[in-house]
Amino acid sequence: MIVILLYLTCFNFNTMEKLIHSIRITINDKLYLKDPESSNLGKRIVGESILMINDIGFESFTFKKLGKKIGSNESSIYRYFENKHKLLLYLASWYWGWLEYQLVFATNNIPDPGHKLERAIEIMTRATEIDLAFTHINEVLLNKIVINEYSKSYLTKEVDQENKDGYFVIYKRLVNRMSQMISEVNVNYRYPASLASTIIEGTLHQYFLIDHFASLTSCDNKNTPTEYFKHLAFNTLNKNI
Amino acid sequence: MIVILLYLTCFNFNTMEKLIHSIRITINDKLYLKDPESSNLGKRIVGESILMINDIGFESFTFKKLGKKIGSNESSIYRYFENKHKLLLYLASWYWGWLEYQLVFATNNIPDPGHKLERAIEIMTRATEIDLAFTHINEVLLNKIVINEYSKSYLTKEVDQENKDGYFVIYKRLVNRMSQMISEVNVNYRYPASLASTIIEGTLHQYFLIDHFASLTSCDNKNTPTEYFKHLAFNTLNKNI
DNA sequence: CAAATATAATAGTATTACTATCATATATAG
DNA sequence: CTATATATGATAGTAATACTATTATATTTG
Repeated sequence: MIVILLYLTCFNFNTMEKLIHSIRITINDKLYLKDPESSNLGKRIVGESILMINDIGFESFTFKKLGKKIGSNESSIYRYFENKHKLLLYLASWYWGWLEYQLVFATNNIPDPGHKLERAIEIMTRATEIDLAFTHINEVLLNKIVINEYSKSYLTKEVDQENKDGYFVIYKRLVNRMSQMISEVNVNYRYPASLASTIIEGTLHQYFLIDHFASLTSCDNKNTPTEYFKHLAFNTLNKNI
Repeated sequence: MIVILLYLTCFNFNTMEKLIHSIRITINDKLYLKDPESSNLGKRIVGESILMINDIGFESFTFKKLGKKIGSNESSIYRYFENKHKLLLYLASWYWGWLEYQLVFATNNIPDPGHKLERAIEIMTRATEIDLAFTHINEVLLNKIVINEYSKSYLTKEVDQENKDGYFVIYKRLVNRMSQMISEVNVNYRYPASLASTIIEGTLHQYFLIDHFASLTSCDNKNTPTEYFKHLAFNTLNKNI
């Protein structure tokens, strides 16, 4: 019995590992000049830029500083990314793609729309934890970057052109998935897309407020954004969980 | 009869004019070196910066360009504002102060908490219109700046220090007013501050989406953000309007 | 009219966000 | 095993930005 259990555990572990390591988040290839996943240097650029942007903020972050930190050269980094704006878009796309994967995985087999939406809100609003499947990326810090910097990636004069070029597809797909799930709970609700975008963007904002403007939020360790948004969504949709 | 009516109209117009022109939006004096309201040049700096930021975006906006536009000198603008970041904080404070004034004015004498909150949401979410009381400021364009640039004023590494220095007091007071009105409608609701910040920040976001990511919002000319947020708030609070 | 104050003009600095060129290291193909 | 392609590193250079400093000239005020 013990042997079988151990065997199964071992089997599950290995298959899970293989499955996990075969997952790749696909990002619009216009966002980079050379795929950073294709080399060690590329992975270090991505991995260390997350630490550095988190550390000094996107405004102070430069390719020169990053080069120094990873023992490489400014000019080498420019061979991967045109500029730091595109690197930010790349990081954000990765983050939203990673979240999307979790969303789809977690809600896939839930038949009841109410339960499905509940689970979806939990995934989208929970505190981020490290994912061992991606060793070069610190998801916790990446989440912080998205909270602190994501708006800057679309609050630009170039947003419409970049939107046309598909720089925000993953994010848009994610909001649309949420929107659909909302409609499945209440077909008559007139604002599914707005509620979806409010939850996703609002989650980032509430986490920011917890850290910097505690008086502007009712959320903290006890009252989580998850509870807030679940209450908000289901009361708005006139459905009890 | 006609004479009296005309007289009353005239009287009301004059008193209203006086009242209106005696209103000043008070802004933290650490945000400027010299009060821009105190001179013609100061007003031109504020007025034209609104047009210019709106036109080319905050990133491309510089004091040098502004100087050229208003026929003044870069160095003269630096005598009013330390840098463009503080100018943005000044403009944003002015905007939120202006909105706060309207909020207080419009909700002042409403005894019923439900009606009061409804009116408050209308004020906070409606499309901006020109206010003749402030000739040097284009409120419609300022609203657009707040939509497109406000996040950048607090998504910085200096936010905690600047918050301590009171750079965001007006905004915080506004959110707190909304929060209190929400609590008055339903004392048992556990997330009044979060709902208030969601409505105020969410309004900016929904207007941005209407302009740039129409598929991510359910709002447009017919379904207004006002209707969306009124529905959201009152259903969440389990009160019918 | 003198003195104070506001504004303008000019110059200068460190940093940023690149581009260009050339050198060297490493991988790969024949 | 070598030729060659490819990746990376080093260095230099440019225009623009975000200022600071100084001096000159208007304009206001006492």
